[in-house]
Amino acid sequence: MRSANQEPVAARTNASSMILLPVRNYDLEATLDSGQSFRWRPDNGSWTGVIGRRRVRLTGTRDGIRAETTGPAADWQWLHHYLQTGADLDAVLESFPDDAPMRDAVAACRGLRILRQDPWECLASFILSSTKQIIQIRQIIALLCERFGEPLAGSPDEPPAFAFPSPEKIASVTEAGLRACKMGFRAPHLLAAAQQIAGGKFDLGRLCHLPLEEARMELMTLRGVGGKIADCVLLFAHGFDGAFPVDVWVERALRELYFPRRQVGGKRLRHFAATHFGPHAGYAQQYLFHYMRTKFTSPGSTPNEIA
DNA sequence: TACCAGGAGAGCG
DNA sequence: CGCTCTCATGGT
Repeated sequence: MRSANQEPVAARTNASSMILLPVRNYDLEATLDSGQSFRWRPDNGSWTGVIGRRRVRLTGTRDGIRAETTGPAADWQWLHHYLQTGADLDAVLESFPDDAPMRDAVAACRGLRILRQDPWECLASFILSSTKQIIQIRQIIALLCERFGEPLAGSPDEPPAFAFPSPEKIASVTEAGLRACKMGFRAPHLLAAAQQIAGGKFDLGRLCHLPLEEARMELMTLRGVGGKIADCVLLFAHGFDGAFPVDVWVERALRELYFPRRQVGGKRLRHFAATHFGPHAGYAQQYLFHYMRTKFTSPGSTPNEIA
């Protein structure tokens, strides 16, 4: 990826660092705004967000991605890792089943990627996602970070930014404090997960060394974590490309695109999802999700209106 | 006002 | 298994 003629060009001032990531076929908007991360917001043609303890601004350019971050950056491995710039997207797309629904979904958002997020932030975010719209999930997480996350350094003209609060921090907060972030009945779930992780009774880092099914069962022992949320965490944070989260959008996509006007049981649908999409099924899922969401979300429509 | 949101969990037949 | 209900909150 780093042949001599495309070595990234980095620059640095005392206030911030900048780099150009040479990557082809990377749709920044589709990737950052497709419901896998909830911390990015559009900003004058760029995207601003927080990765770990860094403020980050990303801009799509003709040759790749321009990235800026506050403070010095000795290396950018953390950013390559988060954005998965080294992933072979062509090989992933090649592995998809050659049928009309997948071709349409890929054509609708070519360049959509899957990020590699921090496991705790991802788990916490998806515990909070249950029966919420994406815009509301963003609001809850923003409140959570403002109240309990560490403030991040930045120049005075920038709006304040906060790190995602650690499990230890969340574990030290009361349920009422969490409910004040508008997360409702999800508060005790988040609190219990934070306490288990902070107390060393649940090891998130161990999951990536387990087979997919075992890691999934392990996650599902947490209260508030069912199959769908477990799959999201495994796919978006642990690198399990085979994890296939099925939510209302994807279930609708499967029914309408693959089984039009046919009654299909949930069991058969899950079996189909688990066998039809190949080794990178999780990517296929994200393409279907984004395809359905962009196709029917103009403006204000909801999935239940589509039928 | 009524209905629903990238669900999970529990109760029931 | 499949269905139904509840959970909390904000938006349409």
